[in-house]
Amino acid sequence: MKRLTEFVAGSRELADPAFSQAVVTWQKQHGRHTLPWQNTRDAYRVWLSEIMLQQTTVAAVLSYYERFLARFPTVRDLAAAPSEDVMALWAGLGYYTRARNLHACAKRVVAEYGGEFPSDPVLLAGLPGIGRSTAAAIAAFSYGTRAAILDGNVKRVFARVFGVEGYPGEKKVEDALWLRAEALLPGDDGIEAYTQGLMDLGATLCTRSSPACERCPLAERCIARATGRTDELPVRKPKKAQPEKSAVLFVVLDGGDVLLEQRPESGIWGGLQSLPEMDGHVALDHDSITRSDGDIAVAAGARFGAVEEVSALLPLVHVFTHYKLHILPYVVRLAQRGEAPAGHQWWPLARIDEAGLPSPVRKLLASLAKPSLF
DNA sequence: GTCCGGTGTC
DNA sequence: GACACCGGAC
Repeated sequence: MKRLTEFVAGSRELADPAFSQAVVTWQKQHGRHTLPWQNTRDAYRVWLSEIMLQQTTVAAVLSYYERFLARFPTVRDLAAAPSEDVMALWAGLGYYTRARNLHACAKRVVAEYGGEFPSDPVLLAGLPGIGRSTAAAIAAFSYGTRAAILDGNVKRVFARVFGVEGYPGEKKVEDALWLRAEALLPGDDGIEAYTQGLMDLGATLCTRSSPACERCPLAERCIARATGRTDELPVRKPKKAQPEKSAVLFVVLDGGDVLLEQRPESGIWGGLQSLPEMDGHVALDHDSITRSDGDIAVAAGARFGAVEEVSALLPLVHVFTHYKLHILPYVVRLAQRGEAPAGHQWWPLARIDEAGLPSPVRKLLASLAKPSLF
């Protein structure tokens, strides 16, 4: 179990009563007050909304929330429901682990807490689907518990106002943000308006792009605003260089036919046909392949018949979401075709559109029709 | 197309 | 600490 100090710690140097006061005052005047899960202290409703609002916008949640509540008015109703019903009602919201955790959580609240959500954020955070931030939000809205939230919106507000450098996904940066979140909590009063105010600021004014600083109650104390860096804070996730891989592909030709190979069901281009590869592996480390060894290509081509001529084509690059693939194509013209190896078949070039090929392979074969390019 | 995100898991 | 989850914002 997490230690209590983790939730109530903070730092005197970071304390600033005027901060929470500004947020609370703004929330009462300009914040959101009429969302369906507001104006209630029913922890079940608060919890349901907070889980739905993880990774999901208010607009998307509204109709789902109403339907859930209509079908499952209390946590006992939800706990007693078949999981298929819960999943069916969640369908379309995404992140289906949330739905499974939601159901499991409802069952535990009934079994372990008599159907009443605990008011202690530490206990709440021990329930499935409820982390530190969500626990604090539920406790604050349902029970007025003085606890700090730190979701993506709040991270953005803090990073900008206080000029917090570094990517918030990094542990030391996140720890620093939690320290501020704890230190900036209001005193004994106003935790609900303060918590809601931080959420509202992040969602409506302090947006990722084009923040409405002119309407922000924190503008005069905002470091990002003062230094013109709202578009640089919070620091974006560093994107790691995408790996580069290579594949030697053979365009094995016999008259008007090309040899195709069925790819495995899983992995890239799963279930499609493609061109035969060297070693039967696409995606070798880019550095491990050079184009210098046409001999290998000749030898590899011999797998398919009597080789008449081998020529290298210009390499092409295909970009996937997670890596860059350099395709090194060789044309292998056969004097006489051998028996097609298992998983291979000869295909008339004239009907190549019907073969079900990945687009870079399709382009490669199409380019053969324009020899002027080579 | 790219970026983003609470929690759970590895 | 890295990643998966999945849909929305841009």
